[in-house]
Amino acid sequence: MRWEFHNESPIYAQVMERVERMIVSGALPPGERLPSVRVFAQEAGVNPNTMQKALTELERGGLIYSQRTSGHFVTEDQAVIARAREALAEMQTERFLQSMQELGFTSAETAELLHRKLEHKEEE
Amino acid sequence: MRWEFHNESPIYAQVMERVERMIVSGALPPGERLPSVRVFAQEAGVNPNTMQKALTELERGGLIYSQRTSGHFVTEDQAVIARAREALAEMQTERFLQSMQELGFTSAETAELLHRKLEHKEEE
Amino acid sequence: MRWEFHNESPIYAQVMERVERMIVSGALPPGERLPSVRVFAQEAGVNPNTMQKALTELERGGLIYSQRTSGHFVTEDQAVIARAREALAEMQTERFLQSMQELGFTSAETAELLHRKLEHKEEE
Amino acid sequence: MRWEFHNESPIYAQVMERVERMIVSGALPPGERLPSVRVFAQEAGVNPNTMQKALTELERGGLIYSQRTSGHFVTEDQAVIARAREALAEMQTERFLQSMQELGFTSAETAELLHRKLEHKEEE
DNA sequence: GTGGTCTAGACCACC
DNA sequence: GTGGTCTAGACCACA
Repeated sequence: MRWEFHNESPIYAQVMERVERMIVSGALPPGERLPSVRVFAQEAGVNPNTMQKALTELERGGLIYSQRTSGHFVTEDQAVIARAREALAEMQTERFLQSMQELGFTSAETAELLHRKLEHKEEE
Repeated sequence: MRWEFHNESPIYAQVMERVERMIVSGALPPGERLPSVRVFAQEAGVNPNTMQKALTELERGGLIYSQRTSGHFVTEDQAVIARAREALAEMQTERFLQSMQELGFTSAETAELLHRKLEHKEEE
Repeated sequence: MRWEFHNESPIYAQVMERVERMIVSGALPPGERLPSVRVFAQEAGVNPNTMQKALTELERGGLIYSQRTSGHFVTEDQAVIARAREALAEMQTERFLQSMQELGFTSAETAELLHRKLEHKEEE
Repeated sequence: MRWEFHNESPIYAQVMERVERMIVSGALPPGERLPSVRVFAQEAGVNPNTMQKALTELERGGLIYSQRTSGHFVTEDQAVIARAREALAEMQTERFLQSMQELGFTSAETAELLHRKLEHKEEE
């Protein structure tokens, strides 16, 4: 299953975000070994260089670490993961607010709609 | 400028949503004439039949109307447009809540984060 | 404009009915000269022999008469035309009852629906 | 057995009406599985896409429903079928009145002729 | 096998 | 030119 990409940001950044989500959501648990760059790249349908760049960037952020001979691993530092989770949450919240603004919704209207949805969910 | 499509829903449905957004956001104002099916299809990078299907569906929903020899036009009925705007807003709110849930955020946490963002925005 | 035919009855009979309707409805007034067989056949998109047979049959019924050298003419006998009109009316009434019966409507239901329609029309 | 079509309305609409009649008349009973799109199209002598469009439209009207992998089925909702039956009956009643009007029959004359036919039928 | 979607290419009526 | 319809042929997911 090749991954899907859009043209608005570089593919390596999209790969980064996707791997980050896998880690943050627990699909890739702390300490887990990632597939080799070559294999991972093929799964994603990207060039190995692209995957390499994405992983290097993630390593710089501390979410993963690499061991020269045995591959890349998810960090065991829960605080780092938690921080990434917060960052992702903030990002998609901003995207959401942005998209609501494009529909002409003010902040107040957006908040009001969200609360209505939440109440509705509680009823279920 | 070919449009971007993903594989999760049929292209004609994505075209519909995109045109709907253009109308709801005011990029295509009420009464405005759309590009001809053939031209519009080429802009979007889809087959004219696919564009035709999308426009026919939008027409059924009342958001646009067609005149045999002169083209497709955005409805002048503001109420219809307002209803579409609400529907889109609800949809993306649900998507947002869904994506937050995938990060492990509860409804309360999501609401709290959103309010923090909104306050932050007011300060700007 | 070639005429349309179905396969349930011979084409000459369908041509007959069509010409009969033109006469009865006044599109071809009493005494009017019909187009020549050749021309009429071409208009209808049928073989001249077929048109010839249709006209011969109509002549037998008295609706038209032929003059050796100058062609076919609509009868001037209003009584004959009136009789043809009655016959056509009976035929299509029977067809109508038949089609209602195929939908499972009894005679009473059909009559009731027809009256409702007629009242509805008077209101207009 | 290819079906017959005229040029006054799109083929898909004529296919729709024909299938509707089969359902309403009971030739296709509630819950019955229709032939597959491809087979049905071949029976009717139309392109599979045309048949697909006709069935999609009928589905929208609720007269049939489709199951992705197993085919199209007549609805089990008798009320929907009854409503379609009424609509068809009204349509052909209007056609009948129209055709009588073209022969110069007034509403009263039409009603009178119909009653004569009905009485005649009862005698049989 | 099933429905559904997509593309390509053609034709039509209307103005 | 416009929308609309039709055909032919292909591909996909699903079970």
